[in-house]
Amino acid sequence: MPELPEVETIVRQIRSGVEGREVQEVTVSWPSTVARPSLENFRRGLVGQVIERVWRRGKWFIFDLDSGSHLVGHLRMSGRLYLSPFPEHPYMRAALSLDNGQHLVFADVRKFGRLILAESLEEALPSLGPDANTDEVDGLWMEKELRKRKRFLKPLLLDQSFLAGLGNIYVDEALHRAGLHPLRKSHRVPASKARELVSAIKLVLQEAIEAEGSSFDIFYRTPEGQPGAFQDQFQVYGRSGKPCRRCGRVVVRRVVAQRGTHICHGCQPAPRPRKLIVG
DNA sequence: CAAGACTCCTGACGGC
DNA sequence: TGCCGTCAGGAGTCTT
Repeated sequence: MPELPEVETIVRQIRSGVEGREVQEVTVSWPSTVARPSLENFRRGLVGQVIERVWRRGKWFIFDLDSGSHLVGHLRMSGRLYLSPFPEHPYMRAALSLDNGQHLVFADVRKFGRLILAESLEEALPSLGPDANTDEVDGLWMEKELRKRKRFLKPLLLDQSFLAGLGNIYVDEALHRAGLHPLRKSHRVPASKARELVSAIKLVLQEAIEAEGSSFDIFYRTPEGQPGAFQDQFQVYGRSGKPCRRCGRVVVRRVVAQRGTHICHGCQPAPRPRKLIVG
């Protein structure tokens, strides 16, 4: 599933072909891809607009339009976004035809991906947390924010209103590198470990961006159609039953918060169960 | 506030 | 060989 590094890779790749271009035509072949507004207003708000800037926040890609509105989108599980001379793809759900003859194709096998056109980012992405790959997120920030909540680390790090950009893969990888068990409670993580967690998150993200993302299954490809390379550097994700690359202990898979979760009990000691003290 | 259930979808995969 | 049931998974929404 595309996470922050995969979206970053896509944004970098399409940026030069999209910025400064005018949208001439909008094609939507799976209507529920457009979350809002109505299909009619979606088209009306896009045709004739110049795309001024392409960027991303968390896993969302964002196109700033000259009207001041924003086209934002999420690839979810199986979405792809790329430029093509043809507005065609077996799983194409929507496409923007540009004034340079190129078509920005949004393809998505599982149809979970979404596009939103909104007048402000606040309206498009309410309650999206800070991007995991910015300086705003540092050791102090993590220490403070973890202490505010009493949640398991895994679902908390997956929560995009807490921190934007991490998905199942990079949460497992970051927790492993920080030596933190997914079921540790956020408020019980010591300050030193909070700082280690931030370092681990940033390291994993930057390494993955350098490798142009991960291709853990058939879906994700770089914009040139090549698989990413970062999956070769996974320490625990998808390695259940295999030895941990750091300590050699067998990696275990269990379900945490409805997500397949990969844990090395050598590197990530289970939280000590709290005893109920009576009397 | 926290956390689980449910929903949307389809290809992959296991079983027979 | 081929059919069929089961499953994964991001995020919004609803329920406990």
